[in-house]
Amino acid sequence: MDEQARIMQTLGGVNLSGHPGQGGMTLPPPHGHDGTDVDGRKQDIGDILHQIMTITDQSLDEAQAKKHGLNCHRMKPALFSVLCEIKEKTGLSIRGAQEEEPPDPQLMRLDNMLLAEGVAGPEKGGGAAAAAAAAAASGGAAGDNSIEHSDYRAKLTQIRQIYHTELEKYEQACNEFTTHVMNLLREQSRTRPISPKEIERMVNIIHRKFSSIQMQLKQSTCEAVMILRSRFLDARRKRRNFSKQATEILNEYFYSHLSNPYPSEEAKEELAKKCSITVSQGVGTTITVSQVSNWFGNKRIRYKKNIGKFQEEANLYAAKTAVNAAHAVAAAVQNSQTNSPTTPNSGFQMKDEEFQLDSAENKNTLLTNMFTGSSGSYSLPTPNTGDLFMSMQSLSGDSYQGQVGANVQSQVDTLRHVISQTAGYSDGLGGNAMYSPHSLNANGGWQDATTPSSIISPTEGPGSVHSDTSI
DNA sequence: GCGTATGATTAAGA
DNA sequence: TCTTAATCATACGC
Repeated sequence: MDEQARIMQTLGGVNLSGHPGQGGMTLPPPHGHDGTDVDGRKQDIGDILHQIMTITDQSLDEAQAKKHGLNCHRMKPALFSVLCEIKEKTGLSIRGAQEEEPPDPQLMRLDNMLLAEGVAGPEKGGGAAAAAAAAAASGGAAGDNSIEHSDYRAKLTQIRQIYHTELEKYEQACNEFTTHVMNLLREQSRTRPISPKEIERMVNIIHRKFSSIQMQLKQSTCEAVMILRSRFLDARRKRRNFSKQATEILNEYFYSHLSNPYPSEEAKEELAKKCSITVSQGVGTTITVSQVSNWFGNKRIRYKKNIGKFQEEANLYAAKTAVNAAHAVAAAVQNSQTNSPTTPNSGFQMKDEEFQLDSAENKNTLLTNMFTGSSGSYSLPTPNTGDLFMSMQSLSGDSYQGQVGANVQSQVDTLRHVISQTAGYSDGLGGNAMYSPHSLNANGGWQDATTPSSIISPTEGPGSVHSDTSI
């Protein structure tokens, strides 16, 4: 019972006489000078305090009964007044310690970040905005990769949901606990002086405790978002090779538009679409316009840097384009003949077998022969010959305006004539270009490489992409 | 493991 | 805003 003794001592130092106008003190003034009354009252107060101090040792029912008894005790108002006075004294120090704290900068940072990431704040568009921001921050290439974006958004939504669920739980628990404490304090205020300010102060303390728990939640959420974001960015940065078909499509376009390998926006879109159709780079991955742009950017610079290295490739694709074109022309001619049985054969007839080249070497040889004339009997049946010729010219590095060029050109003219007699020809991506044979100029720039053309040949069907020019 | 190929990123410039 | 040139980082083939 040391505590009780201490309180008794404290009470002994308090002016128990009091004044009716101050603190509601109702204790009557002491009588006489012998202090007998005072001692008696002190004894009463001692009893009350003893009961209060032992109240927790009782059972609930006993305590309840004792509490009722205390409330009805004749000395209770006096004790209440004394406690008020003590409170008045100690309250100052509490008030001094209870200064308004500035907002925690770390908490503010966490809040701002959660808001920026779309975890906190309004749900609509938050995740998408964050995903877009993340994409923009890491360059444009993956900016339109909707699949990865949706994946990112889905995971962000998941984090958001968990965060809000936990937040609600915390808030609920906080409110419940606050209500409980407030009720307790109100109840206690019947026996001891508790001002509304003190209740408010206690509520603030509870809220602070809970907000520190909330901060941990916010911190964990931020960490989760950071991990997700880094994974998302890493995944986008992770390089995956395009499929063979996609590379072929891009190469075909590049080498058939060597005079101006700057596909227009529409052409890029078409190429992206075509590549995506034929490409399966893992589950649901497609080639985007940005990737097409990257590819052409890389290709141009690497081609320019080392033309010699790309010569074989150029030959390959040139031959391939020639073969494709030949197929198309043959088909067109056949079609023309079928449609007009009376039309005489224009002297341009070839069998498919002639173009059944089974290896790159054969194609290469064929192409070389086409330009050197060593094969002799080979006609050049391609509407794309201009670019092919240009590519050979640029690849060889020599001025190529001699007999070979003339031969080829005359063959091209003949071919154009044939084609013009038939239905409009288009092979889609394989350029059907009549062009001026330009390529890299002395400065290393692409001659005639004007603003990327967006001309769509009128002869091109919906499946075709783009052509530098048209026949 | 190493060299090369290749898609992506970045800074500078027009 | 697009391109170039340089560079990074990873895939791929040997």
